[in-house]
Amino acid sequence: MDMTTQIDASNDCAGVSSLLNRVGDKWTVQVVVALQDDARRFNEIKRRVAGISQQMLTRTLKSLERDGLVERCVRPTTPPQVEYRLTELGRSLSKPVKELAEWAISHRAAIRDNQVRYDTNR
Amino acid sequence: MDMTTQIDASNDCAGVSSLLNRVGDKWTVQVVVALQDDARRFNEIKRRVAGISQQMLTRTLKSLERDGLVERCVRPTTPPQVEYRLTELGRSLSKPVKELAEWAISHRAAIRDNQVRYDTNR
DNA sequence: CGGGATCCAGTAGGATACTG
DNA sequence: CAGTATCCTACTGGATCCCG
Repeated sequence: MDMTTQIDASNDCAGVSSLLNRVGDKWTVQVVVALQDDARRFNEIKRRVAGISQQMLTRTLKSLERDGLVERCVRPTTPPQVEYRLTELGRSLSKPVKELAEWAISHRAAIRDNQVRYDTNR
Repeated sequence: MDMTTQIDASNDCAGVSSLLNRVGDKWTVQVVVALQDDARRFNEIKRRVAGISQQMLTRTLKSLERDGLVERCVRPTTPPQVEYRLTELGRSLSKPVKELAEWAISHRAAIRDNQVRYDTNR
C-alpha cells in the first residue's frame, strides 16, 4: 500500500469517519479481539470482554453481523447454541486495527503525559 | 511491526478502545487530515472541513492540543492570528489512521452491500 | 479573526427484568 | 443459553449569541 497517498478530506473522510465511528465505539474492537482466534458463543464472548452487558453485546454483535464482519451460526440444539466468528472481511479489518492498537500502546504514556501537563498548566 | 502479535483484550483493549473512541469521533480525523500538509489557521481549517461548526472545531482542536497531537501557535497581531500544526506525535498517528482509511475506502462498497442485504432480509 | 458561553436535541451506553 | 423489552442517564454534537 502506498503510504504517501494523500487522503482527500472532502471525498473520503466522511466514509472513513463513519467507519472509525463504527469501529471506535466502546465495544466493537474488544469483541473483534475476542473473536480473533476462534468462533465463540455468546456467553463465552461476554466473559472475555470484561464489563460488557448482554444488551451491549447483543447490539454490537448485531451491527457487526449487519456489516458482514461477523457471521452468526445457530445450532438448533437444546439449549440452543449460537456461534459467532469473524468473516474474511472481519479478519482483514483486524490488520489495520492492530496497527492502530500498536500505536496506541506505544504512545499511550506520551499522550497521558501531555494531558497531565495541559491540565496542570490550565 | 509484528503482524502476528496477539492483542490482549483484558490489558490493552481498554486503552486502544479509548484511543479509537477519541480518534473515532465525528471530526478528529477530518481535522487531522486538514492539517496533514501545512499549518493552518482556524477559519482555514473550518473551510476545509465541510460542515463543521466553530464550536466543534474549537472543541476538537482543544482536545487534540491536550493530547499533544496538535500545536497551537498564537501571533499577537491585530487581528490575532492563530496557527495549528500537527506535532511529531500527530504526524505519527496519521500513518496507522491512513491504513485504516485505505481499508475503509476499499471495503466501503462491500460493507454497504452487506448492510443492504441484511436490512432487506429482515 | 478566533473563539467563549448557553441552551437543546439526539443517541450511546447502562441497569434490570423478562422470555423461548 | 441467548437473547428481548424498558427505562434511564450522560455525553456528543449542533445552533445561536456574545466578546476581545
